[in-house]
Amino acid sequence: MARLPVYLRILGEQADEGVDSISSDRLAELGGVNAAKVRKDLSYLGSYGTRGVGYEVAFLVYQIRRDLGLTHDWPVVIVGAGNLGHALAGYGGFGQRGFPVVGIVDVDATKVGTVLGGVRVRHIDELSQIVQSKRVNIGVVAVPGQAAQDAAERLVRAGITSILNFAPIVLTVPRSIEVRKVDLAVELQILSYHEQRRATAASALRSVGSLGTAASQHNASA
Amino acid sequence: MARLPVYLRILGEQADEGVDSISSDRLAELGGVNAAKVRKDLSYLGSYGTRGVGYEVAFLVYQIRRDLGLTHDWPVVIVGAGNLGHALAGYGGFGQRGFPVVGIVDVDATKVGTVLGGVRVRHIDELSQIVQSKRVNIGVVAVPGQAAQDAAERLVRAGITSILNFAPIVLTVPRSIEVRKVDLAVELQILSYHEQRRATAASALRSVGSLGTAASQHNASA
DNA sequence: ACGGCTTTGTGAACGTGTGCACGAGTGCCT
DNA sequence: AGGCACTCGTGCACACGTTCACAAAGCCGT
Repeated sequence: MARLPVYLRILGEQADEGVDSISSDRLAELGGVNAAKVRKDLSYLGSYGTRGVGYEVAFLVYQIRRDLGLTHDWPVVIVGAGNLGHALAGYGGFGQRGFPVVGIVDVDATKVGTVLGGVRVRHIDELSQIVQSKRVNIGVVAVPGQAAQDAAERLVRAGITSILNFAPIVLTVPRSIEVRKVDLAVELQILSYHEQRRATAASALRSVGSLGTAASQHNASA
Repeated sequence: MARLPVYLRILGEQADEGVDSISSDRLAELGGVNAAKVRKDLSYLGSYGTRGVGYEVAFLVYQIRRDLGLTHDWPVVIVGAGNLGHALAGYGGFGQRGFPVVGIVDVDATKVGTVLGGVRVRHIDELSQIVQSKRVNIGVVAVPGQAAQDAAERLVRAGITSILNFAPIVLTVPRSIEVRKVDLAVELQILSYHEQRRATAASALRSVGSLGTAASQHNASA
């Protein structure tokens, strides 16, 4: 499930605060979801909570990390050293959370050699070699839309099996490759849609002399 | 629906290539979805396709843009001039797609005054003034998790009604505020989960001497 | 003008995920 | 030891989104 990472983060925070037992109710509150959903999600991974008490935080963290495959680091390689690749490499959060950036490549020869976030940019022709030698399974596509399909194919040929795609196109890859897409423009346009609706709803209500709105918090992952 | 922005992008590309009529089948293929879904989505906005022919690209673009509220620009303000804020401001895609960055603020006085993507960083205390004078509705939270809730509250007090949140926490805001969350760590952990499953499935199959996998392409948004 | 081909629009079946409600198990207090 | 308060695990009903399948509708050639 896509909610496990959220639980994991919350549990980590709770552990840092010295909490060693937590109820599904509390976890649901912190995660902004339903308590029953939390219990169902956790029971899915053959979970062990204690009735009348709750879940032992440390144990649950261990279980979720194991299920998510976070017991060891997953090195990632970034294709594209432009604005986005630059930011991703500089953003330390990747390494901290178990996804060290072990390589950055770009087609542009003038970018090769520069150092981003402690990693030297190399030419895209060296991609296979990096992937093989560092045993990388996850690739990040951080290039413009036109170049994204090519980047993805190179990643696949190099032996990558999972791709995180920031380019605003649907990648065509073998079915065995897992792809996740993050499209900032889409997110903004969805917000725009709600603003638009808000505006028209307001003008409609104005004519009746009433007011009021309601909305709930959504996640990207669509 | 969250798929309209995807259709819009595809239609734009098709228009650039001189295509002026498109079928739901073709649109579905390009968008990586089911044809019936496309038709239902489009019919939802009181659409006008022509049976036996398809949809007129230009007209459809206009309709979707109108429905998404993209007939005019939506200025955005970014809170946080760190790595992420830096990248977002420098990433020209925002402005190109109708979301010009009209302000960047940060708590750190040493960052104030630097220029990112043509916009000068100002102090967070000036947030309200920026939002009011530039009539901004959309705010982007690009600060670390600990500072995110405060940033969101400042945005709300300043008069923002939609928030794009990059911090890995669930923001607590009034129900009338629309929030969308983009969490890179979550995306990577989901990929890790699939890699993990792939690894265990492979070792399980190895003992039977068989092989084979299958997976489909998912979006973030979730 | 008519029939065949194409493609839309949509009713109906299906599947998945959500949320409620309650039984079952656990700890604590008397 | 027994009862009580609490919380997990889960069966069930429901709602939503997806997909199929088909009738209605338009174009084109004859």
